[in-house]
Amino acid sequence: MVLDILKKNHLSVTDGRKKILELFINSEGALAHADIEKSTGENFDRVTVYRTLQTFVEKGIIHLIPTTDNSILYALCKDNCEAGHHHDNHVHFVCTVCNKTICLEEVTVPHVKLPEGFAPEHAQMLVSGVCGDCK
Amino acid sequence: MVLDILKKNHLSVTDGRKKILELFINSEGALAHADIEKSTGENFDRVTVYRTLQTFVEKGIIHLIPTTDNSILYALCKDNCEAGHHHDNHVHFVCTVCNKTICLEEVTVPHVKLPEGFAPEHAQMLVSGVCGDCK
DNA sequence: GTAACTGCAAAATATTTGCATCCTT
DNA sequence: AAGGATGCAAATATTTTGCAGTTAC
Repeated sequence: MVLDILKKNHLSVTDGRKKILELFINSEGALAHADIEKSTGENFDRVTVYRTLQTFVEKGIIHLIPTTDNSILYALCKDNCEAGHHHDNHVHFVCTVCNKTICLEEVTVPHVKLPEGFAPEHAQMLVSGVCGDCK
Repeated sequence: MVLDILKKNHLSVTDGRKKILELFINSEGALAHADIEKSTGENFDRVTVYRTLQTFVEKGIIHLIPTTDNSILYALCKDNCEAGHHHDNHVHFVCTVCNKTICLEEVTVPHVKLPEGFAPEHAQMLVSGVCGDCK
């Protein structure tokens, strides 16, 4: 699983990459840089985490989720990424109680009609509220 | 105009607040912290900019715009803010050419149907593409 | 006059870069 | 063996905090 993804993207298989990728696969929600640093323990250098995340984003293994605060969130999109081509056209949900952000892969972003002159290419949507677990 | 907004929100009228607020009113697009620091020249302390923006957000004079990179963008919503109550339920547009982000106040965020269990409260939408000026 | 705002200094935090070493292929 | 990845150190950037002085009301 982890190996497949790395190999498919022509990346060397290293402990750090395996561990971080597993973290994404096993995690329900999106992860911030800080989460990853914590979860991998003291095993990896902070810089390695930065570089690994950057690499994964470039390869399309994970994608960034827009947030309203100043945090950067990353999430792996199971279906899309395994297919190798990257299109995260799904809605993201932030729970205001548990504060988790998750990908709603089955909910696609609706189209909107823009004013004259605008040529839309991509749309993202972020819904906040209370998730099923927190109700 | 500027004075009205500040007074309406029970804020002391100071040079910094006036200047920063004017900047938002005269600007078409959203502004990042760095933009504001640049535009106000060397007149204001970096810390004052931070605190002013924070105050404006708390008062609902400006609102944060979600972004996919790590930047934080602020924008003033003319109609809503003058009315005093804050609801930025409009779509935001990022131009991939000029890199400006603007509020499409006339385009409201559509509703989406979420999976069982989710209780949505607020939705934001971010569309990227090419704006009218850049075509 | 008083409360609120600002500027400076400094601390805390976050991110980037260079380089030598180690690991994967 | 060669190229890429890592870890460390350090440079850079960003954000927060405390406090004294200043300004708005």
